[in-house]
Amino acid sequence: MVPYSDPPSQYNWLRQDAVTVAKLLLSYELVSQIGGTETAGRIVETEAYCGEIDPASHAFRGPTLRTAPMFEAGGQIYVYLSYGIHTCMNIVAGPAGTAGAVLIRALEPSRGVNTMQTRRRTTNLWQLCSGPGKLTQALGIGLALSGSRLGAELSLRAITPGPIPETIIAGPRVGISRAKDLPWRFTIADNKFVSKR
DNA sequence: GGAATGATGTACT
DNA sequence: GTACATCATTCCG
Repeated sequence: MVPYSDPPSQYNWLRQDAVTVAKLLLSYELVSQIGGTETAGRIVETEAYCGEIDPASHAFRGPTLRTAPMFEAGGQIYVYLSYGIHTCMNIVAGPAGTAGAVLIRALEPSRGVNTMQTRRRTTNLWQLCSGPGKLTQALGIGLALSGSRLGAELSLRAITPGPIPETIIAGPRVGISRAKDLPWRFTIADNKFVSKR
């Protein structure tokens, strides 16, 4: 028998800090198998939330029932309800206990566009996944997925062998009231599918 | 037990 | 640009 170690995973790179992971995720496609049809989009906008040291993070005041998935090792999925209506999805980053997370804020639609259009009740490609609540609706992501891990219903696919050729822009995060000035929102320069302009 | 609060999206003026 | 829908979670008393 080999001594105990972490299970082999193609997702071990997610155990880096949330800011690093937020930038690396911009070279990946987020793929959903939910509902039996594959839907997917390239990640073009992310935000890093840095656990108990970040006043804007849901993990800032320590673990709760809701935020428990954030305290697992990188690769966990954390979904929460926003404004009573919208679900937003995070990929947990860092070693277990650090509670880093990356909010996925926008996708460039790539697969299952027809299904996404039906779920979103719009045919406008630019508006299918251009916001954290929009993309969860398009991919069929609900609260029940919180606490699951990447690799089953949701997975990541590399788009480029290495870093993306485009420039990554860093700026302040959207819609928060604390730690407004930290430049932890990352977008692909000039991409037309991000949530703002 | 009760009230305040959002990591938002859409519709309307 | 402003209004508001809508509810799980959190915090306070």
